[in-house]
Formats: sequence, C-alpha cells, structure tokens
Amino acid sequence: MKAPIATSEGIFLAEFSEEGLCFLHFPKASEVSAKEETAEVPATLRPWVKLTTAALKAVLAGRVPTEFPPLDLSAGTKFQQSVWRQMLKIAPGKTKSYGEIAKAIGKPAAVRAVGGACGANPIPVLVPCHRILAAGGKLGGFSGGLDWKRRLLAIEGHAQYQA
DNA sequence: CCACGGTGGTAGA
DNA sequence: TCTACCACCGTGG
Repeated sequence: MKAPIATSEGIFLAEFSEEGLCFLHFPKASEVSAKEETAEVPATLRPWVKLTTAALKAVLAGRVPTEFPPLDLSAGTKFQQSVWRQMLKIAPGKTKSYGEIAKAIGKPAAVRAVGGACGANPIPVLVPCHRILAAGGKLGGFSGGLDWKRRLLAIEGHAQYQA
C-alpha cells in the first residue's frame, strides 16, 4: 500500500506492509504520479501515514521525532537489520563512521559490508543512514544521491557539508 | 595525491 | 558452489 507524504522538501512516497512502514522513497517526479498524490488513503493506513509524516517533518526540521510508525525491516537480511537497528541509535547532529558501526554490531572486520547494508536501507531519513560517514569525516556515498546526504547533514547542524 | 591488499556480505549465474 | 561486485580503511609510495 503506497501513500504520498508531503513535506517542506517535497513529496516522499511511503510504502506500508501489514507490519508497518517498509519503504520510503525520496521525492522524484517519476515516483509520485498525480493520481497517487490525490488518491484517498485507506482509513486503516491513516494513523501510520500520520506518524510517518510527523516523524519525517521532525527530522527535516532537525528535531528528534517523538514517535515513529512501526517499521517493517523484514526486507533485509539478519546482518542488514542489525546494521539498520544500530543506525536508529544515532541521535540527530551526531555521526558515526562505517567502522564504528561495524564494531558496534560485533563484526569489526565487516566494515565494507556495512557500507553495503547502508545502501540497502529501505527507509532513508527515518533510519538515518545519512549519519554514517567514511573515516576522516569524508562523505562516502548515498543511495538517494549525495546532495540529499549533504542537505540532511546541513539540516542537522553540520554546516561544512552544505552543497 | 594515488595504488593496493585485506576484508565480509550480497546478488547473480 | 564460484565470482564479481561494493556507500571501507589502513598503509605505503
């Protein structure tokens, strides 16, 4: 089930499963058709849409979301899920390196694999993969495009990353 | 600055 | 299985 999420940064597209929010797509003209934009959201989904919208707006304003919708991370492997859960612990304004994440999940040598897991993150922004940097404060990559990573970091107070 | 080797996890064949 | 990717990281020119 899909639903558009309107924010100051554009219209995101959320996808929900039975379990909760399972995907979040960055605003892109091709992703949200006019039809989807105006379509009625099913009543059963409205509470989750509301929570998703509130949480997204909070992050985009540099604040800590008071409440998340349930997150369905079942699309990922065990390894990926442990990486994603670890990222959820990083507060806005803070950053960690890929290496620190690897150590935190007990696989210090799996640094490179952590990068792969970040790239596979189905719920960017809310699962804050943008707060993961390469060693030495270098940006690394970002699945949604580096501009987004820079913008998100700038919102959270890292002026040096502004495009 | 660049090149390289050691890495672990994933997707595809 | 085997293979070829990688949003890494340290070391060494």
